[in-house]
Amino acid sequence: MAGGVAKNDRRRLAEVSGLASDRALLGRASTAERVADILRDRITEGFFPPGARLSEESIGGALGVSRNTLREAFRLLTHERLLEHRLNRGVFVRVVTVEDLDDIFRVRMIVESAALRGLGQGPYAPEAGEGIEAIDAAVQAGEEAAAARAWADLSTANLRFHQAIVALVGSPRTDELMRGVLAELRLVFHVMDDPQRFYAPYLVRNRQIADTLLAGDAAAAERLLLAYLEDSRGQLSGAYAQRIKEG
Amino acid sequence: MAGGVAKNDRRRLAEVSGLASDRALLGRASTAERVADILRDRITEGFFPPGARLSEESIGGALGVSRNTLREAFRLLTHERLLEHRLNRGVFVRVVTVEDLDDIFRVRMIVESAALRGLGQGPYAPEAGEGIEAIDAAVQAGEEAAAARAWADLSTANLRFHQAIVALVGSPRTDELMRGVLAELRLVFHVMDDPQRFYAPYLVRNRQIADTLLAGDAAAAERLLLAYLEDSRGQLSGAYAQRIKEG
DNA sequence: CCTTGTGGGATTGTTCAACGATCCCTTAGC
DNA sequence: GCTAAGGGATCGTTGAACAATCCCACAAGG
Repeated sequence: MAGGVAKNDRRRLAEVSGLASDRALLGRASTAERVADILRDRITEGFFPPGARLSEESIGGALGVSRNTLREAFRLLTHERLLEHRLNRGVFVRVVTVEDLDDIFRVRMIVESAALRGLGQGPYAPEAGEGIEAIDAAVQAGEEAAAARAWADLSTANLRFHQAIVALVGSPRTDELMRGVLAELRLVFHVMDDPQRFYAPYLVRNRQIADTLLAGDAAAAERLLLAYLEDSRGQLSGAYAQRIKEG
Repeated sequence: MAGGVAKNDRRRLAEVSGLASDRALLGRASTAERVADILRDRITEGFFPPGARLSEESIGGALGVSRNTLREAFRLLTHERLLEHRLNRGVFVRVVTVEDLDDIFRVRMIVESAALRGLGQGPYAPEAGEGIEAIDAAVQAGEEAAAARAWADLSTANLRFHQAIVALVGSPRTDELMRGVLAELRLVFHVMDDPQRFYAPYLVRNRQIADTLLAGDAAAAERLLLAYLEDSRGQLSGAYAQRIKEG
């Protein structure tokens, strides 16, 4: 940091540099949270599959943290619905039920359609052009990933597309709700054999929605999105129910 | 338990007896959760006002639980947004900002209007008549509380009214979202001098909305509700901002 | 064969004491 | 008046300990 600058100048400097995103890596340094970050990554990438039991002793030993600290991390992830805590039995990677899956889509329909309707748009909402730009960028990233057959990138691009839609609302609580719901959805995909299959057909529909938004017809985009979600829910729910029944 | 009944019979017996609600009192007995229940009551009743610091040592000593257990309870309440955790500084009863208040109403508008629009109604949704009946009952309870000048009852009746509206969706996640948001709203009222003032004028509008629903015109009810929320937001937000500025 | 007890072994639930790390406030210095 | 160093309080994390609970296997009884 520069030596003799005044307080206000220094603060402005930090803002301009766009370091706000990096602060998360510094200030938020609690060990339990860092452990939770690690475990969250492992879960969402499928290393710990749904239903797997996370033993306090083995995980704690492997990560070199005490049981108390590990339990705090478990508690964090339990509240994110990624882990499930059964009393006196330990924590398990959550197994999403078919009812949960339906509920997830119900929430998505409510939130995403509200976002396109521009309901309750708040002061944090991005400029209209800026927000739609982010949506378009997510679609484009998906198209590039599909062309390169980078399926993992395609799935993250798809999630980002829907997150960008919700971001139109400019509501921290809504953003967090959506983040949690999409994280749950990842658990579902880890149970399926062939997750990519579910993303690819919807890429063209993402494009259509983004173009409709760019054209300024939000009402039409909302209708397309709701149809999209209903189709997606039906297909995913059916396949998931069958997959659950099998094993 | 009965001696020689077969497994299936016993299960049916338990279901019929309606003991499912009591199980919560038995199974969910973790010390941390019980501590959290106690603290949650104290916070929502205003014993711990917003901004108050909850020392690990003093609270833990008073309740006779160890610091580790207490910290788990703190984390539970932090996730409910009732407490705020600042690293190395302890936990504080959350002070809702004016921006938070606006965001809370933004979420409410999205969720409550979606509920009346019947969007994404799921399998847990109550029968149409049953759900509206609960809404009507909440309004009625509010009217009786107002007549008896039981202001505390009036406020809970009002919250129950909105919760009943959201319950129309039949979505566990949406219900939980609403519960959290309304709990946050309670924190706001504890900062105000005269909370009742904000509920009373809206009682007649609750009645109007319930009657419109009973008449079967959900679209009109949605418009009324959105206007209600917008008015409520404006009034509450203004008064709260001033109250915060004062002290 | 099915159900009902009864152990043992493993894991979690909870508490405690201790030490290092961090923050806030005060004091000293320029 | 502002910056820098020090002290005290509190939090963060650990390791160990013991009780409570669950799971599994095995034996006893109908």
